[in-house]
Amino acid sequence: MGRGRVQLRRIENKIRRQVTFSKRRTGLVKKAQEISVLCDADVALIVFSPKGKLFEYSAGSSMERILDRYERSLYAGQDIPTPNLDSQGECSTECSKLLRMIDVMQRSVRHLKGEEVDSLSIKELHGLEMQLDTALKKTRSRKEKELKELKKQLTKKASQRDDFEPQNLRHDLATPLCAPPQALPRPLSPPPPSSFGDTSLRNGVEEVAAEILIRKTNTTLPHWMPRLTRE
Amino acid sequence: MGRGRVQLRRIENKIRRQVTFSKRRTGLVKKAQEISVLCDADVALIVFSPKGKLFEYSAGSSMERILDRYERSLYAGQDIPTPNLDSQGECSTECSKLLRMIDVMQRSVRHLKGEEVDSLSIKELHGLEMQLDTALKKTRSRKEKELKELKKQLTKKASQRDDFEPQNLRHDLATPLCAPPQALPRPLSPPPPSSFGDTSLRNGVEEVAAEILIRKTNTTLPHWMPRLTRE
DNA sequence: AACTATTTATAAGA
DNA sequence: TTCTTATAAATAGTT
Repeated sequence: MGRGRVQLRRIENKIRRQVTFSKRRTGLVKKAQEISVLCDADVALIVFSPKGKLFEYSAGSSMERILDRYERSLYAGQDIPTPNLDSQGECSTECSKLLRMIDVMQRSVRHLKGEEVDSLSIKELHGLEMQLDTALKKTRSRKEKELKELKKQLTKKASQRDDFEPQNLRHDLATPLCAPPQALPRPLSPPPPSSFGDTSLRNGVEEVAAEILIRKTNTTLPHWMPRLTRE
Repeated sequence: MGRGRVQLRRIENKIRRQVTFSKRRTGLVKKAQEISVLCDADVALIVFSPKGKLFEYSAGSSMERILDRYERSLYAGQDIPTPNLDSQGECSTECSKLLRMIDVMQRSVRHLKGEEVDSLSIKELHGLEMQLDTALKKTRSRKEKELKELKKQLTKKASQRDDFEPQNLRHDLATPLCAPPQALPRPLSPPPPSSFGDTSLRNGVEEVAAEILIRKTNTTLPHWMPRLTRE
């Protein structure tokens, strides 16, 4: 877009490079703003000039928000970058990163729990609403499925009890029911210690299932949720 | 750069918006790469589509490095608190703890997003359901409130506009909201170099106000601020 | 910083 | 999504 065809390689002439940088930086920012406005996107642009000078631009949301969201996107996924814990110098750096990561994730969790929603914009609130709605649907769907399964098992066991000895039944049934005392999702790694409740088997299938569901559930922050004290 | 003059405002047609987003995103990345190569600059570009999908691009250095550098640049001249993780033995222990914590939190986040629910027991599913339901209610409630606020502002601004000059309105409205954090300030409306009047003032009040609200950012602690645990 | 000759990006259509 | 094409927009070299 100029009088000569552009060679895609570093401009050696210092002056020309500086001028081109200035012009193109302006153009880049304009493009960023345009896509943000036209397409309703959030854009963050960070540029360091060859001399090391910082230029930043953000559109749609503040830079801070976008970077925050970016980190969340990365961390919400699967992989935790495995820190190199060998060298001591890097260790504290790694720790800082991890702390930052935890911080970001905690904010995500709080929002997903409907906490601190006051700090969210309408746009974000809408996104969160969608997210929660989806999660709720999935969870309910899964629960339904589990309940159906449970009913089936109970019916089966009940008929067995009529025909055979009831003793073993108690154990078989209790196990899946009396899941961990914790309310919320629990990291799977250590299989939850199953405690035996006093659920009576004399109850009908429906009643048992109902009791399970009705039993008081703790909806506050699970005890295993890490809390970091801050200063 | 197309068959029609571009109107710098949100494309309402969903399909067209998506197509434009895709095309312009490609263009933006190309421009970013070009300035990086031609001018030897480091560039980081983060874009969230209206649907929330993340696109990232970096040139010159890795995204991580550029963001790190960005954070350090912001801090230039100030003291960055260093984690008190001096003692060598404790450091890697500390890191391990943090890693476990992150692991746990990741599971929480996934469950709160309705993922991996198959690994949950009925009881856990129920707890999760309650949790999500609560969060959803809170979020919706908050959104309602925000929307009500928005309406109020709209009405107010509308009457103001009727009473006073529209010119001032736009300025009054625009000033507090855009103000990109630092460099590269750009007026929201495209600077009309032509001598003709700008018809973009025909934008409805709603549009303007909505933009304000969407861009409104609340100031919180910078996400990159290291937070240290204390024991 | 302004000015243009050109190249480049892209909106609309297929 | 990808291609084509008419046109708008960006910009390299110049002043």
